[in-house]
Amino acid sequence: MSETRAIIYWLRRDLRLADHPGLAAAAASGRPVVPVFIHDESVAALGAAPAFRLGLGLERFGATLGDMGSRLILRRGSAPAVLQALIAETGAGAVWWTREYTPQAITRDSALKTALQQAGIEARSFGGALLFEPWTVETGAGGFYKVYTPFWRAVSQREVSAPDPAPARVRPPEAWPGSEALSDWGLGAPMRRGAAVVATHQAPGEAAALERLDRFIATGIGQYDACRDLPAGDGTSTLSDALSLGEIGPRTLWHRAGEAAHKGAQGAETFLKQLVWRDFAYHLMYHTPHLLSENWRPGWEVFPWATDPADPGFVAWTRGRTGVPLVDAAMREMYVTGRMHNRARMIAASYLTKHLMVHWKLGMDWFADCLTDWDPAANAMGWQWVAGCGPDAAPYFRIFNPETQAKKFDPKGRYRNHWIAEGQAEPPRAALSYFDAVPRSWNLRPDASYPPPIMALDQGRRRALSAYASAFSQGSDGKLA
DNA sequence: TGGCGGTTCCA
DNA sequence: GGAACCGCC
Repeated sequence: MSETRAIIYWLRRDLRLADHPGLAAAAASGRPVVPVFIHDESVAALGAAPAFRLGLGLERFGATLGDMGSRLILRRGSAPAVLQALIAETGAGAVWWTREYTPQAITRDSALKTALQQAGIEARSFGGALLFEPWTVETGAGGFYKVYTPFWRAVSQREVSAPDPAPARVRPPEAWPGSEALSDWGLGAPMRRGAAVVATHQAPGEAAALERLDRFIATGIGQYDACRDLPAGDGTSTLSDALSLGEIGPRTLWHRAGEAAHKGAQGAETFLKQLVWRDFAYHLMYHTPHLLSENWRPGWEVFPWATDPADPGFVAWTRGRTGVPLVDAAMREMYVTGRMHNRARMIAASYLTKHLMVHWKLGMDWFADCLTDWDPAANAMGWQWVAGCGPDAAPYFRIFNPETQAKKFDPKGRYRNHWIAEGQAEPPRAALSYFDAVPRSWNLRPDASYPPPIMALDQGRRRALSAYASAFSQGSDGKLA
């Protein structure tokens, strides 16, 4: 006798219908499906911007499910307790979900799987969040990759199964269990001032993400090589926030970019490499979870990072008042829009960890609070890469000079002028919006004068280099894994 | 997915 | 005098 009891489909960071193997399987089973999102500890730990963005995503995805006769049930609590209660209320016989790969999620989900199975409930997890499961990519010696280029070579020729189409129907249960109201969760309340800007810059939801992808494939990807490094332009896909919530799946991007590459689109290969960087970050996090919280390379404990959040350099950096225009523009863009251009991220991160010698974890935590596309694996990898203590890291002496970078990538100052009001007779609206978004306690005014550099660039560079030299003078040079 | 200061070599 | 290149940080 085949199973007919309902499936509880636990949604986490996979708020989409298409390219969603677990949901496709649940829909295809013909069994009733109870989609649920749980406001658990992991949601409570989100920073302001990602929480705000999650709220928008949940609203959209709930509406999408509603349009097809289903629902998104919202519950607050620890996942095992919530799921247990839902099983009791609905008589469901299964809990299915898409795998996540943070160490906390793996611990939580494997314990849950055991508990459910002991209770006679089917527990099933699916792929779909990544192109390649982390345990399926191995070096010739049977280890995991620590350098990107070999990782790329190992996976770039692989077959990636075609994305599942969106299910036409997800069978509802006979009776719906109760749901909490999204508005009661208060997601995004701290983003109230910047919120309107974020919402207008980036429409949430799967349909909007697919539209952005269509536009990017049609007109953007051909220019990607030439334009992706210009922070003032729109040369990037702007899909990172959707990707971080799973509003769009990586296989969809892989196949669409692959088709574009096949048609000879310049830049498609570069875009695919960027997409695979995301998988590489998850690969590293899976195999070495300390990537998230500690210097990935041993020996870096001795490096004299500043670790006090009250450090004046760190405070100036967070407030976009370092006196380095490209860095400040980047920090302000992020504070107002929840987004920061990729090249600007590298420059801002390099400036913080090298010129200001502030610990990458402080910078990463600030990003975690400010970025709507927040992704722990990608950010930990990126910050450690910039700081020099990460896998495949830039050698310690690779220090971005914000002025040189500005000459190369913002030659006319468009990006800097777009975000920095001080000193402009008629500042653009975006630059002014920063002063509406920041807390009053920061005491910033657009008509104040722009600050002089808090640290001379050549002095900061030399200080960082000599700190590295003395920290690693004993032979443990921090460059070896 | 660097920057810097040096040298060479040509205008 | 400056682009191009190189070795080192």
